[in-house]
Amino acid sequence: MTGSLVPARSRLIAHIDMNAFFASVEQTLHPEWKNEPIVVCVFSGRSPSAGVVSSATYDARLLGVRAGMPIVQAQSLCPQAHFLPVQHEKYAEISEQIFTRLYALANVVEMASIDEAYADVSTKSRSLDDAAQKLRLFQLEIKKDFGLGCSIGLSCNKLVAKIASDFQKPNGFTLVVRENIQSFLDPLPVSKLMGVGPQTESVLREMNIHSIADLRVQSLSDLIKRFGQARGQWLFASSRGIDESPLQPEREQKQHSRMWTLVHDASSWEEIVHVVRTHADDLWNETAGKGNFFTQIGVSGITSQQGTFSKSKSFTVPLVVSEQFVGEIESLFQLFFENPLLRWRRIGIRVSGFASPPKQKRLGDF
DNA sequence: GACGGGTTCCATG
DNA sequence: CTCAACAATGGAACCCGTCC
Repeated sequence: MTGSLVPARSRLIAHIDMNAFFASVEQTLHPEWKNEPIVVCVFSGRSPSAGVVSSATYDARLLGVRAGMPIVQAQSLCPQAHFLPVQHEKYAEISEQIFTRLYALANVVEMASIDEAYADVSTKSRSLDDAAQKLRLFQLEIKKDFGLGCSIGLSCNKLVAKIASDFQKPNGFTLVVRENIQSFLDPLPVSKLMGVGPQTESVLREMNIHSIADLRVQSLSDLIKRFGQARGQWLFASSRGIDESPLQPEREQKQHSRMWTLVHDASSWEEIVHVVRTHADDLWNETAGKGNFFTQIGVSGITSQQGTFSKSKSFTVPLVVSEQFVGEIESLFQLFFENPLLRWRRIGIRVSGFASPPKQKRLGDF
């Protein structure tokens, strides 16, 4: 019998973070460059070196190369590096192989992104030590079998496990038991909390809040006043290492989009009509074309001045005709050119509100 | 008020 | 004289109109 007086056993949650994932995968694909810096890039196509860095090996990082940095800048910091284009499909395949192995240690696994996963190892380990030992073994096996390093954090919730995996990199293993959570978090900068980005950090800085300890002494009402109900409560709990959020093993995709950089900035519809139709067709084939019908569509764009703009539209019934979809996308894009002075640099298409296929008979049934 | 639609902003990698 | 992705996704604030 389970008595209600017995507290639920606390969870054991691991966060596994692949180190310099894309660049490391490329290194395994090019063994001849084993000890040479590699920078994985998203080339925009505007000019041979236009685009940004997606991932870089640690030796390139030591020279200052960072994700999001213009490729030309990375080239000047680390001219000896190999600059390779991203191969998303390959990384996804390897990611899948690696994280599938977690099921040997965990009953629930959440792939948080292509290079990160959470694993609930509570039920498949006899003790904390047992869990830690199995995870270290996992880390060694990934290195042996894939030639890839990862850092692991182990604690009792996702929030702390994630910060722990980041604590020692690369190839780190950080265990934070319940009693140590507060002393572990307190000295860290607030930016270590997932969800605190540059904007939130600067607002907190104005409030003279730098460390998680600084955040923890704030009252709940002050935080809600400053950040709103949801974020205020979240910041309050996070500063205490409180996070009851469950792992989400099968997150279904809620939207599908595509954004691309125009080879030349555009200020008229005629300049983009062709490429828009191509991408709209592709997006249709990836969604509705495979039976995933949707009721919402949207377009977005970024101007040469980095200004953003978006337009969207909802339908009461899913779109079933690709020509109608493309037509609707086109009319949304027309709105971009009402101001002829704006020059569009990047544009994108989004579909969402996925629904089950409509019950009507197909034309071919008649 | 609740709810839905739409837009923008922020965050992550 | 110059750069800034996306084979991107998701959450939330906020504004506004409608309905009850």
